[in-house]
Amino acid sequence: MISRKSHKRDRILSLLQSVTCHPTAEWIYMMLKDEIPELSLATVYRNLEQLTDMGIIQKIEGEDKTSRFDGNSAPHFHLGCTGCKKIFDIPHEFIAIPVEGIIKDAPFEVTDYTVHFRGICPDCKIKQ
Amino acid sequence: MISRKSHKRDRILSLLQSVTCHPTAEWIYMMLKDEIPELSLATVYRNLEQLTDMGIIQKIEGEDKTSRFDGNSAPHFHLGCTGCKKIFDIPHEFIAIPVEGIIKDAPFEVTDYTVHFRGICPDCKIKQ
DNA sequence: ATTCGTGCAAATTATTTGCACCACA
DNA sequence: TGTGGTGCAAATAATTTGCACGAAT
Repeated sequence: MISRKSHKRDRILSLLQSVTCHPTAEWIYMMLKDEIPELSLATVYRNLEQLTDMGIIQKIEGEDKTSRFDGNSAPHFHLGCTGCKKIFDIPHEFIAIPVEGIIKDAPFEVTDYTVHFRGICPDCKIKQ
Repeated sequence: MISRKSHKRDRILSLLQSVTCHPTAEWIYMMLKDEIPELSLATVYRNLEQLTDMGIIQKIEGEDKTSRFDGNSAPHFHLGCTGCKKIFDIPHEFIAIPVEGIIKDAPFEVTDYTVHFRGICPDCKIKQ
């Protein structure tokens, strides 16, 4: 249960934290395959799950059925582009209201939230 | 492309609209199997996809990897309970701010959004 | 020494699809 | 009559898991 140090897990995490996109397990596997030829896809999945459970990274649902991962574990907003299918972070300057204020006096307890917008990203907008 | 009348689709839709929970395709299939013995799971999937494309229902991602469907197509908030794993609608009276106002002056276009809170529902809160 | 981390391949599981046939417009 | 709608079974595809072994504490 308590995780030991593992070079592969470290590399998976640092790769994920160094990119601004929201990669799939497959993508991470491909990226690291070069540097770590013995790496297996199952290990990538196992480590991503572990890191998610530890709350260090975040698993997000995209436009298709493949899971994507986010190196930033703090709640923040995503834009899923229906054009290119990529997922983008929504920069703070476009957010007018803190989401914390959305729910008030509720009989349930909110521990976490995900706000997922769907739309067209700037690049795809230009192409149209 | 233009959909004909289909008794099965009608029943799937009306079942979905008559419940407050957010069923899986499998659940809908089981519920209707009695009334319509020749019904097949593939048909349920096909119709749910069609209804989603038509914007009549909504496909939502739950706590696990199975899709759930919502007879209410208007954007609204969900609470995924980490205790019982059910998904609840969040009633309007607990919502302080319209989400439309969250994003301002953005270079992207938002057509739709999903707000998914995670937490503990009233029932599970009592049991604790 | 133990228990975790890993590779590999096989297993799972939700969902999709090809095909033949039936039904609505 | 022509194009959806449907059942069935087989195909997909992402993810998980059993097993045996190497590695970290």
